[in-house]
Amino acid sequence: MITQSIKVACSNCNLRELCMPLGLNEDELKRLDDLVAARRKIARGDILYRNGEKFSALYAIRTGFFKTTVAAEDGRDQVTGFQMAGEVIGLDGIVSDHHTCDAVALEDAEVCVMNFDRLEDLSREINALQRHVHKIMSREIVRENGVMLLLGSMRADERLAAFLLNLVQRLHARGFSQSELVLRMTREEIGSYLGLKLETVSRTFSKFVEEGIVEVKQRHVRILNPDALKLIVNTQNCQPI
Amino acid sequence: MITQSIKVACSNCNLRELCMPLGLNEDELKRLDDLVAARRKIARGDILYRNGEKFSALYAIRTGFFKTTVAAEDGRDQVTGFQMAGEVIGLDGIVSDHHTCDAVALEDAEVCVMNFDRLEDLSREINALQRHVHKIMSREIVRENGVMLLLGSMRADERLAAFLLNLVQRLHARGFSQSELVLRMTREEIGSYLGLKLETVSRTFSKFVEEGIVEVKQRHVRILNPDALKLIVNTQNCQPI
DNA sequence: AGATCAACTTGATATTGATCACACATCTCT
DNA sequence: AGAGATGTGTGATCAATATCAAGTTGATCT
Repeated sequence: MITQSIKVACSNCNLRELCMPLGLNEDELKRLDDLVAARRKIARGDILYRNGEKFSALYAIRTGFFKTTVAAEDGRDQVTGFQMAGEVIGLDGIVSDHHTCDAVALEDAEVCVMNFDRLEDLSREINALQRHVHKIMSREIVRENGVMLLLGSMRADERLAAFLLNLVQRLHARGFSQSELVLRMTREEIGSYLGLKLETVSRTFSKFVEEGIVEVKQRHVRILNPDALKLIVNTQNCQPI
Repeated sequence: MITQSIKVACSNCNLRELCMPLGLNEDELKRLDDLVAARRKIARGDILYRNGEKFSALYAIRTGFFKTTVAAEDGRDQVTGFQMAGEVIGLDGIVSDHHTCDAVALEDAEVCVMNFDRLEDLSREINALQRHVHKIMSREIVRENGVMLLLGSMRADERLAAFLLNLVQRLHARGFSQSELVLRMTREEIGSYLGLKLETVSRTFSKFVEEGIVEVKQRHVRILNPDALKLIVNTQNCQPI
């Protein structure tokens, strides 16, 4: 485990508004800085934490891109999410004191390690932080509800359209283009997340290309017609009355 | 909204160990009693809270059985969970101050209304309560991870087997039989939860009956061979080496 | 008891996405 | 630059589940 002792403060981090509450005063910000005891670099392909490992901290992603996966007893696994800068991972470990999924870096990454005991201490003292922790967890619950809707009732093209829109929306919130993106994951990983096989993902991309909705060059995707994607997500199963 | 002002205390509730932390002292227990300001009865088919509604409280189920559903913009909806006595619902509302799913009583129910602001206040003072709230939310995240695995990579019979095992395990933890259960939901609701059509659920039940794994009389299910169900969940896709 | 309605079961057929197979592209390493 | 590994695209076929369509059971009401 490589940890950096060079302390970089939340108080002057440009991602603060993504992973930390707004409206803290001087004093509170200073105490927040102490929370992030260390940074940790994770090389592409390496694992930040894995299923069964003791839980001790949440991780705020500073740079890079992760996937989380859960495994069935028989070895199958399922991607449960893709996480990018400003997002907090590790929440699965709280309930049983052990992680229940793997977090794998899909590109070289750096995370802020937030010791959870200290986070609990601090959030008893800073109301905004307490509320923030609750919101982060609730947000994850709501996100997963959305994925359940996707997996339970959408067809392949709807799933992929929803996936692309979600990715590009999150990237845009971080200052990237709303029409261009570079996928950090393979077709197989996309498929796992969406409950599809990689061939189906590939075919669906090709279909979108044929229809002029997107341009795809390997992992580079340009969205030409976002409205078409939205239409695919929202109107697939609507019966004419 | 029917609320009962007859105060019934957590301190002598037989479900306390399910929805509240253990090991509280006398004083803490007394303060907990104040948290549950009211009980509320919900008749079968009625809605406890609905998508878009202002969030103000979490609900601990005292009696009865609920489903939660999320809706897509085009009207499709998806059951995201079935909840029973001792479980806490409403967590989805925290992030945006508004609920993002509907909670519907599948049988006459009674819930304890826990004002969330007061819960936050109290959990700043009682460490065990704070930890407990975190665990409840984390548990929900982990549960949803499991459902994602189910929806994304299991086949119809595996899904139904996993569903039955999960239900009966939770019922058993509440003192009910580990082999017999009464389903509170329709085949359609089961199907929605499992990402299947009601006909597929029905056929899969029939298949289990033929194989002697369960007995089914409408909503009454008796599990004759739980190991067979476990085997179905765990070994379906194992390739012979 | 009969009528009515909702939920359930089952059969026949259609469709979607999985599987299998293989060619091709890209990346990585030396 | 070349070789191997990894990832991607696409065709042919298959299997699982959806869809459509009755018929059946059970609950509720009068």
